Amino acid sequence: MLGFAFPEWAYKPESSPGSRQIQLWHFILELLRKEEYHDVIAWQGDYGEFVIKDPDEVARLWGARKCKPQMNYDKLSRALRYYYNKRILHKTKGKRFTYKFNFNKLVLVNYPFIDMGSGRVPQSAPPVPTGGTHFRFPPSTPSEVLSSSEELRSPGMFSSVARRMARGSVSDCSDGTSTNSELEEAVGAEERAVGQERAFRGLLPPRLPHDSLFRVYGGAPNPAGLPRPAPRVHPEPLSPFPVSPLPGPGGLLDMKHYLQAHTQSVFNYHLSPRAFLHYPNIIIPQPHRPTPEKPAAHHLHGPPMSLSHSLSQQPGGGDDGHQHPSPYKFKLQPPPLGRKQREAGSSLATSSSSSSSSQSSSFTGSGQISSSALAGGPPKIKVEPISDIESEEEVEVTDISEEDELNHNNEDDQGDIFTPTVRHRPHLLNNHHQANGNSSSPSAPLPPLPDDDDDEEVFKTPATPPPGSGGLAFPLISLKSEPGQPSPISPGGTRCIPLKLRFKRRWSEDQKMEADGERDEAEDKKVRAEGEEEVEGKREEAGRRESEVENGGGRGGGVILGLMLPPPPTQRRASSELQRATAQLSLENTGC
DNA sequence: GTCGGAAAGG
DNA sequence: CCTTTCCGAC
Repeated sequence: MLGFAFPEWAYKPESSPGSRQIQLWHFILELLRKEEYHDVIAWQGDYGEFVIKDPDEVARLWGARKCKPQMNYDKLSRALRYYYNKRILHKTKGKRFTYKFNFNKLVLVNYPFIDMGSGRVPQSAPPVPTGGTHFRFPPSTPSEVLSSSEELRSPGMFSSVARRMARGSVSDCSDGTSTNSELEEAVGAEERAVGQERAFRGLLPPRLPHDSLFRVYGGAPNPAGLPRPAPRVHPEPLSPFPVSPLPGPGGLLDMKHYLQAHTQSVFNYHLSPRAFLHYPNIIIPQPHRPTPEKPAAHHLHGPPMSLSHSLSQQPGGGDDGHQHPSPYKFKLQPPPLGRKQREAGSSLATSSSSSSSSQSSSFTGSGQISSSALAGGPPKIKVEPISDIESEEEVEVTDISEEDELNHNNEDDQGDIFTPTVRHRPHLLNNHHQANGNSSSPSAPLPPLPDDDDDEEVFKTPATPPPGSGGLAFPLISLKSEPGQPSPISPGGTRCIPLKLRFKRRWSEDQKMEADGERDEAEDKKVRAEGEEEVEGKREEAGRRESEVENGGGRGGGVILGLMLPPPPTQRRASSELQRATAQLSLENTGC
């Protein structure tokens, strides 16, 4: 069972009998990926950020999908707000009807194939997961890898997801047999393209590589309105990636990336180390970098995974493999649980359960090792009084620590890494998470990082322009690099987090993960809700930060995100299509 | 508008 | 669990 899996909530629809309905975020994603609905909802702003242009319509569509005629934006938005805790979504403050997906966590990793942009991409398309290079794989052939580790076979996952997605398509209320979801079609196409190989193959498309991938992910937004450089369809050359995504070695790289991505994601998600176990081949990261220097330039590896295409369903397995929904599961983020009760005061710790420890050891071990190496250098640690909380942040970041690699893409990664620290700390000082003033960020506005997670900050306005250029999508990168300074420490003093520390923390984290997760959430809630105790408040915030970090931030997320494609131009006329689509929906919905 | 608690439904 | 519904507070 372990392996990685999506959070339960992520796949519930399929797996759980009870909840098989399409989830709202899936639905939103669907709408987002269709041009037809661009008038109603579209990517805009930062990566993963979208705006509901016509709340009533979106609500209507959703209601239709769920056969809830009484649905309205108020209700829908409530549902959306529930995602805040799950970190699936965040509100972009200051912007009406604007929310932002934390693709880092979810989508990318989990649903890489989602194409948000199927045809074109969304403006703020979700990031593609790039593989960070945090992890190294032994040289093996991809196939080997795959075979060797079952876990890898995530195809199942994907497929399932795909299925899910499909299901989610706008259609149906009726029996569930929806029919057509565009997604499915898309998927199918992709598959075909790839060949039938679904699984990894898909991932690493031998020949179609980037295209598909990219295509899938769609691009980045170019809010700026740049002409979209990238073509929606086959960007082949165009890949928006700054670096060429080509997979050199064929699948291998892709695989690598893929794995890496997952791995990272794991980290991000706080997955327990055990998850790593599943990837025997994986060696952990190279944290070796003693110095924090910036990474050499890596390119983003871009397209790492593309899980995009393929994954979808396997034809044969109708279920795609999915029958087993997932052998692997990682736990992404902890769901929010509500817990209000958690006392803040308590230390986080205590984790509720620390199950993973043992296995983690393996992981950890390596991690540590690496860490040591890393650490070797300069560890400057910032010590924070903090506690776990921050630590965790860092931890997550740590993953990323890999620094080197490329994370360029990832905003998160780097961003997270550094950012978090930097950013978050400040936050600690002052803000709370939601309060945010993002918009205003009075004091020091953070550079626009794209974070995924950062909730707050990110939210801020999307300052970041999209990489319209297609280059890096992530400004963060620049950030990172920019600083040039290897270790800019900054305010927090933590910019660079000592690797060691990070690892250490991570380790701890693993053990606590669960607890933490909950904690974070709880804290968050508390904070908000109760919010108020000073001490605790602090704590909570810290916790929150962690969370945030985790989310996106963690490098993982970033990594994952890595590339965004340039957004398509977007807006085109969609009206006709829209109408048509709507009509379809209606029809589909008719069932209700 | 947005937020989130609470209760209820599936 | 994931909303859906209702609703008071900001």
